[in-house]
Amino acid sequence: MEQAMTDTGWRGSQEGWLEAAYDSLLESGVDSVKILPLAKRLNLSRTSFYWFFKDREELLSALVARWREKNTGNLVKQSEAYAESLAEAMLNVFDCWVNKDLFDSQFEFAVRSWALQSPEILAEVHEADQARMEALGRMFMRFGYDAGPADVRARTTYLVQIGYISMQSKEDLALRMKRIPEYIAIYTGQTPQQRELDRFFARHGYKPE
Amino acid sequence: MEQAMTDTGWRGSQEGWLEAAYDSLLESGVDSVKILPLAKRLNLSRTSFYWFFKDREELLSALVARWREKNTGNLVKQSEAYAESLAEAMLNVFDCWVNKDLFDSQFEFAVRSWALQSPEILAEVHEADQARMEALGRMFMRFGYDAGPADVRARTTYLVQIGYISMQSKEDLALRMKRIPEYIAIYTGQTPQQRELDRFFARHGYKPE
DNA sequence: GCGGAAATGTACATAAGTGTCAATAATAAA
DNA sequence: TTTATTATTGACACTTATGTACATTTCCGC
Repeated sequence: MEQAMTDTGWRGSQEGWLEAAYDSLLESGVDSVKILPLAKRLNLSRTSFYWFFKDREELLSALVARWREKNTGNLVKQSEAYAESLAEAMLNVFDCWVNKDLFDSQFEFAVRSWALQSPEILAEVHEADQARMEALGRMFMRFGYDAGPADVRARTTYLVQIGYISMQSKEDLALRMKRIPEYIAIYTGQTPQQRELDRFFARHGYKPE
Repeated sequence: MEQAMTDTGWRGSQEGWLEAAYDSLLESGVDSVKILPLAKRLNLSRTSFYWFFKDREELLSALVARWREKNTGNLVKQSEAYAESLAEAMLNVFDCWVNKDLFDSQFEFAVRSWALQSPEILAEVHEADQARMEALGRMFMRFGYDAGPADVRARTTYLVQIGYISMQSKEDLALRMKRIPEYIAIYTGQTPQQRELDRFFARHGYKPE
């Protein structure tokens, strides 16, 4: 019978090991995702791991699957959301950059770094980049850009964010929000309406001075 | 006595180990920079390493020093180079993105990934980002931008490139060159003169169709 | 050719990781 | 309470890495 066994009473679980692996990946990269250290962190015997996963490889695959399912999907969805102007459409995309539920930047960076040492992961990352930039390109075209310029603007939009992630900087929301109108102006070539900005700020719980 | 001992006749050397470490770092990240594998690659006994370096740490430090000295210096220099227009100035900066002697993208990415697992390296990377973006900001201000917009445009310019590096894509020169006029337009808000582009293409041995 | 510095190699001690197996404990279901 | 399933563990065998001590080779100047 199919049952919702969320709390089994057992100490470990597939989810538990995966979560620990995720934490370790984000903190220190793939090479730190080792069974022995994870076991210590979980206060479990190392060998207990093998009950839930065939081996380390399987754990890593689960990790990529998690990334694949989260980051790309939301970005594509946001780029397709309803908007009256290009500036508003761009602000929908910007939701991803300020909301962790929509896009996990640290996860993103960790996976991209992982790609350095694994051709399989590199291929995954390339696929993701492709899909995301194409979605952004379609957004620009929806608002009248030709394929060429739309592509370059999509790249700019996307690459700035990937670059920002790659800086691993921990700036506060206020500072980042202050730059947003400028970014919108550069990317779209048009100034955003005040009410569009207000709507954006409001849904992220930010009150400009 | 100080002597120029480039070729000692010995098989190994400080430079040799460093070069192997560099190759390994670029191919597979810091964690692959291990003495045993490097020794195999160099066909040398593992322990011979300890003649040239105190330990692995010292080798890694040498690697960072190399990065620090190369990438930031040239970027700052290019951003300060003489130019009649902002577009021309930007093309000077673009020299870095197409010329490996001026900026080593793979090295850059490898070091940034390394920063994920080392606070010291992270600090180095942050310093570099700061210095580079400030230099670009000064460039925009030289051509009339106010501090605020200059900063955002400097960030855009820089972050797109860091993002591009992070994509690890291997596109050919022709494709990248084709996008350049568009990028210049977005970053600077002005269309580059044909002669400026021609000069740029020429110095990189590229003939547009 | 000889002695010493420069470079290399062999042997040893240690640490951290992997995965298998058989024994055992904890829980849910009967 | 018994039983089957699910989870946990320690012991074992193996691999890859680190760094030290000491012996050995190689080259260069004298």
